Amino acid sequence: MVANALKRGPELAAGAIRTKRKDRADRWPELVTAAAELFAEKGYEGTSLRDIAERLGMLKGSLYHYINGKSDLLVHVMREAHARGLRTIAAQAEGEGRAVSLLETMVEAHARYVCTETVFTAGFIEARKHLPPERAQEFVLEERAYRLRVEALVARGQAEGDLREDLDPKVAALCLLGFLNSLHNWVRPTGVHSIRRICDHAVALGIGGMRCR
Amino acid sequence: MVANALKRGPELAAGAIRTKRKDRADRWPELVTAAAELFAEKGYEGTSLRDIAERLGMLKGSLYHYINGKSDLLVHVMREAHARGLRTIAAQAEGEGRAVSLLETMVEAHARYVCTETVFTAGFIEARKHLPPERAQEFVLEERAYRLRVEALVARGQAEGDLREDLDPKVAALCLLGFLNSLHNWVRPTGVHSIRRICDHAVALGIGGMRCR
DNA sequence: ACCGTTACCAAACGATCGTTTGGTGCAACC
DNA sequence: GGTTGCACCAAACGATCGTTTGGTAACGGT
Repeated sequence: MVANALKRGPELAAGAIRTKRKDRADRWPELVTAAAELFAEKGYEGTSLRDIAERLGMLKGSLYHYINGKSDLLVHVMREAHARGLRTIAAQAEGEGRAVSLLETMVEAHARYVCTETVFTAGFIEARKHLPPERAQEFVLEERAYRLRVEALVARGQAEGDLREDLDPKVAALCLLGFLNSLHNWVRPTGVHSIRRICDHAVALGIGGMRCR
Repeated sequence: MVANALKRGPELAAGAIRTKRKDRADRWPELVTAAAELFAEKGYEGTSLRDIAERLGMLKGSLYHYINGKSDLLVHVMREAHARGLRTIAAQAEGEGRAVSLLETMVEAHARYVCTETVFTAGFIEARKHLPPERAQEFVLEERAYRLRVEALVARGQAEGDLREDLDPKVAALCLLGFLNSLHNWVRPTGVHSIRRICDHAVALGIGGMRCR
């Protein structure tokens, strides 16, 4: 390749305020966030590396300084989502007390996360859908553990006499989690309904139907 | 459109080893179905016209005999989904009786449709997401009307003393519909849980939480 | 038996995709 | 103050995208 060495235009944008050069520690979260936002907005395949790079003020080729390929972004969006959401929510399920009240705490935490971080949640769900099965292995255990925990709480709630015995804990858990993860589709953090009130509804509607009458 | 009044060729069924050349009336539903399936499977942007054509046994360029562009498929998947699902479900909300029992009938019908036609539902939701706003106009009225109908049923259920008064009908309706439309993510028509039982859960969980205690 | 239409093929178009390569300026360090 | 490494640019790569064009074989109506 011919060296285009000396021909650089001396243009640096006149009185530009010179900010410090960003290093990896600054750029990396920006990269993952931009990817999550764009995946949420336009879908994974609908988002080009040029889109992502543009949002960061660089060229698409430069992204390869941080990643090995586009699908790396899927993995890292998933990891960030797990770190931010799933683990902190699951932690709420620790503690003592009746299963149904633990379940309430958990549902409230889950709903709050989904409603406040709608774009990241949407980005996560989009990433989940396009993640090749081999690269999903690192997440399936954790996600299944979370689902099984909800299932177990439902079953314990039934044993403790708080929840209807005629429901299948597994089906109920799938319904509940599917419901919670659907909130991001219409909830807007700046919308007319307060997050607080929406979460109250989520708890009431998500768990109320399981209660004994 | 021209009336295809006096119909069919004289020799339809004779032996028929030789399959007749497919005409527009045969091909068109195949096209829309193939598009819906592939959109459900790989997403809109992840599906190429070559994918769709291949499933029909033709070349991608040939699709332009039926459509003017890729986005036409979004519209027609939506139309078919509305025709199959939304309208027949909404019809269940007619009739008399207490609001809550109408609501039950409606939820059951909605759940049943989503659970039996999972791929078409997924294709519809994918299409909905990528439909440009101008082309969505033809659907927004109908969809809003459906949502408002649910909302009104909830409000009437409250007035009739069957449903909790402390719930916002609008938020409750959005939660309920979001929940129902999320079922396709995990329900498999051939799965271990019968559709019948899943729909029972959907009704119990979807409406039970709204009931007065 | 002809004729026009229909359903599709075959081949190309420019645009854009993800990815690779080699080079460049800035900043920290000895 | 020269060296080294890092963050990023600039340009190209082949592949594939949606779309257009011109042609053709099979069919239905007369």
